[in-house]
Amino acid sequence: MRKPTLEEVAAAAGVSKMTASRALRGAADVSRESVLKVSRAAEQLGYVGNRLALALSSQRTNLVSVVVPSMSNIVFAEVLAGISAGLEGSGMQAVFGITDYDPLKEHVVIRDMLSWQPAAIIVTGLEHGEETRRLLEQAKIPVIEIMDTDGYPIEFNIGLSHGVAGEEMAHALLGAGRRKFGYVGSALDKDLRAAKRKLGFEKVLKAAGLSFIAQSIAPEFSSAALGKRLTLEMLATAPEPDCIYYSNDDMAAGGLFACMQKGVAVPDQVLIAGFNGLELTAALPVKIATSCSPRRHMGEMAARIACRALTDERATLTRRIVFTPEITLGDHAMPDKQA
Amino acid sequence: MRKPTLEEVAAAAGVSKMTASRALRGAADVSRESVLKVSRAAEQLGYVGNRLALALSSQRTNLVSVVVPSMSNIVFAEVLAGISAGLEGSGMQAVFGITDYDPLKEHVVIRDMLSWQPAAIIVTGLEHGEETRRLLEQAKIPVIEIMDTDGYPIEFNIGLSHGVAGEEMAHALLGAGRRKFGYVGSALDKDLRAAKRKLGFEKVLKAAGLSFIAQSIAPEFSSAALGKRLTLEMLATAPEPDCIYYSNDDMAAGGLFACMQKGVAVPDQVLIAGFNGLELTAALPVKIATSCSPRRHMGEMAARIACRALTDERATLTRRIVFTPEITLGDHAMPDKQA
DNA sequence: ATGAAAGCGCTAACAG
DNA sequence: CTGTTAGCGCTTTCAT
Repeated sequence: MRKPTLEEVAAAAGVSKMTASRALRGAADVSRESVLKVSRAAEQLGYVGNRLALALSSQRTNLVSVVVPSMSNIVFAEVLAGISAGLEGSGMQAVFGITDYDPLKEHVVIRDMLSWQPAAIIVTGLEHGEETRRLLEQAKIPVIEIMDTDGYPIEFNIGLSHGVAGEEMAHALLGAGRRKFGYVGSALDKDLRAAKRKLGFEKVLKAAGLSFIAQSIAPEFSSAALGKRLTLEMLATAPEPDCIYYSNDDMAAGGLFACMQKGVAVPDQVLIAGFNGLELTAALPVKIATSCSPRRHMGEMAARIACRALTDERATLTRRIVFTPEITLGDHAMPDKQA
Repeated sequence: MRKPTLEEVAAAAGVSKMTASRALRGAADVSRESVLKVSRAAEQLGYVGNRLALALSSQRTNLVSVVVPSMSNIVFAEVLAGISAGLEGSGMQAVFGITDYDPLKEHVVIRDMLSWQPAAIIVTGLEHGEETRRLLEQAKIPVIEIMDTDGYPIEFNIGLSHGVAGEEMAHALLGAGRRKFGYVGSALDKDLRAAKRKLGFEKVLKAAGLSFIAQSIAPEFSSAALGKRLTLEMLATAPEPDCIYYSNDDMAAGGLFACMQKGVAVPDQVLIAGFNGLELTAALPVKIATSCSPRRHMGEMAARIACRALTDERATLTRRIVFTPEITLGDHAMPDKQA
């Protein structure tokens, strides 16, 4: 026995397919009686509508495709949670795809997503292969690029400038009196946004006649364990920096643990700065410096734009929203008061 | 101009719809020439197949629905990453839904997922509403319940016994010489697995003639910040425990930070134990005790079972896989050597 | 190796 | 308020 179809529900209720369809969708022009008969029949048969047929027939889906580079990074999970929450109540459904930071995989994933005829698509970052970009342009649905604003968006763009984030952090740290900067990062060839932050940071250092006196960069993905390892390495070899800029908070937290273990005073001896403003940083024994990225909020906003682009005039919506990450020096603000 | 259909590609290539269909799917019985003409036409028109039509027509999808309670918890993100990886190369596509630990939402989410006619469904935990359970049973697709094995599965079940995990941890901590136990947890009404661990733990304490001498439980979801706050509260009020069992590693990490801040020696004065074996714990200044849950692996395995249940004889597959979480006392193992 | 016909389960657009 | 007629874009099945 197959799964019951609308036709079978209709038959059981003694009405036509159309009446059943209308009744189940809560259409206005259906008699109370029909609604009752139909919903009872549906209930009784355990009827679950077939969205494939619905979508094909009505030529529209409630799908919002979301493409992110990774899932093992809490940051993207939070963005997804934001999108999911932002879609709540709209009747839209998020569908997620993961690229593993691989442009080729991104192409395949986006193609696969588009084949489901989503109503809108949200992708991470502004860098896509040429063909991938064409795919998105030709899809004729709202395209929302999130997280980054340093580049040329296809249509809608919500994020922050990582170049500027790096610059501002450099300014703040210089303002806090630091001069001997180290850099600890990972997978910069894949994490383009981390690379942009580093570039912005270096730009400001250069303008101040400075540059990183030590760098430790690994090809693996970021993690507290990696940040700890690289920091231990850096601390073991002269010259010792008075401030280390990390590719993100995971790495920075590891750096903090490394310092604690080596008896290096934080922030007196070494100031530690990350990026994201992870929830974890609020709990650390020493509050490190960080720029808070509104990642959940970005997700919610992207979701909202996706919905609005389908109802309101898509052309009148703001096409670019740039967040300014708030910098906090945490406990590090105290030793050398600034401003 | 709408998006090109197979028919248009076929026309452009000068063949019939069917030949085009076969050519694009790489069927055997198509002439080299046709394949060439069709693929060129498809390329040129920017053709992207319509999976809705494909699925409706062929009566099958490549969808594997996945339902998890939360996304802001790294644990589930890792499970999803595992599922995604496990599906890689199978042609299957994961679709994620989030329940926010709400049984009503779970029902809606599962219903929505099923309406897309997935080939299989993976859900978290064994506790579902009666109607939800019926929905899953009547779906006639492989149902895989993950994370937990303490209960009655619908079909396939992959996970670990959280009750036993709690018991084992209690044994280990007793073995390490601890006697004055505190408990710090959160959202136990929602996180049923954490509640099961606590029950298991308490059972063993009771058998040893003990019980928690202090408990601090908050309704919010777990986080390092919360673990820190609750621990500070607990440390501020007598009696002081010599060991605190946390609902998970996030909370435990916060507990460690609280101790560090208060100058409480860990583990000499207070031993800290969590659950999950998060990557973070490897980097902490002091390695806390924890049970390592193979969450990514569970995801991969669930994905593999989903695939196999579609190809092999579904009835012959192992229906239950129980992982044994490995307990590590970390740096805490040293002070009182055991076994 | 290719094509024609039928139909997947549903809704849009018209009738009544 | 209800029903009928046509598809949506693809694959399946059966011819050729």
